[in-house]
Amino acid sequence: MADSPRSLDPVQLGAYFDLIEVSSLLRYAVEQQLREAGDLSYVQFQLLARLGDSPTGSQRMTDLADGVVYSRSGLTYQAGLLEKAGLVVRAPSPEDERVTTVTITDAGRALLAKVLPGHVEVVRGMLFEPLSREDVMTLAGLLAPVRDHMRSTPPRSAAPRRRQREA
Amino acid sequence: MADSPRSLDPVQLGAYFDLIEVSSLLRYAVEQQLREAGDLSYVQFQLLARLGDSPTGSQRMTDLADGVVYSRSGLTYQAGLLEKAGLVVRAPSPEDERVTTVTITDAGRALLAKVLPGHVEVVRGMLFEPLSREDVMTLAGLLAPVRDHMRSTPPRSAAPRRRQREA
DNA sequence: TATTGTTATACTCTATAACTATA
DNA sequence: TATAGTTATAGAGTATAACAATA
Repeated sequence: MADSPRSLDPVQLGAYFDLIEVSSLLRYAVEQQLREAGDLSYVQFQLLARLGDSPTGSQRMTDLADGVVYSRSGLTYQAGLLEKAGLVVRAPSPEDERVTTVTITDAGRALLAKVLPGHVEVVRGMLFEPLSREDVMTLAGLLAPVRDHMRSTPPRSAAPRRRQREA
Repeated sequence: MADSPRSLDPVQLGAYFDLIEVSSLLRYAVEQQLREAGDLSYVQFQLLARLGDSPTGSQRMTDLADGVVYSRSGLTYQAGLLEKAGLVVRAPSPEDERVTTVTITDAGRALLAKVLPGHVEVVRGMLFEPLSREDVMTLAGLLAPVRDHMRSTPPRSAAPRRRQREA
């Protein structure tokens, strides 16, 4: 018990609730758009987007799992779906035969391109419409340090054995 | 090659990604804490918290479903679990027999009280630690209008069938 | 007829543990 | 032995549609 459980002040509480609500509603809307436009779940979209952003169009399974906060078996499952749909291919890495390299296909890129405009549309319409350009910069400036903080802080109470952190 | 709606600018993109990542990581951590401290999913916690906040400790099923972004059948399922665990009770409303009133029990309040300190702890440690008091006020000031905007736009029950297209 | 809620069902997703193979 | 990934499996959660009861 390092800290006494003082509660959150009203402003913090409001910010927390609004953050949860905003992200939930946004996520819900985006998921619906992705499902309709390309029959993709959000996770699948994230995986494709990550591969599409990669210069080579490829990534190792483990790196993908790290990026999306997934168990490896969960990633295997999703990668299997994407592969079955012809959106990615998997192949063992020549350098290290233990490693599986996932690569986005042309079909995968095409689907990404097909889905992206609607995706952007939803995000702009829901998230950015009520914000000025300056607001967005401010928001980005606030979220970035939080993101960095979260990334650097392992979950305190129960650290699931993800990857061992080199100390 | 459909009409390309202007893409998001880099600042918007960053804000969007960070929002998604921050809320995902926070949600993940909070869910773990709730599971460990009280064997509650986040949705179940939200339902209990809503009931606990209500002056009467009661709410109609539909109001609960609206507040939590759920289908009614999904809420029925969750309410069933909570009831089986003795955390809420359900009863038909005397005024309108169609309505089911859900009420938090003493055990429900007790569990809420047991779980809350750890919950607050996680939120503060992950979300608010890197933010000054002023930052939090700014963040709250930005999220509130977004939340209002999202609430006011076609929520979730409507939409799927029609595709919106800008002229 | 419209609304509230439940049920039946089918499916998606996720995690754990055991397993294979490479290093 | 340690690491990368897969498989088997089991469980939680969600949505859709059909349904019953009430308004």
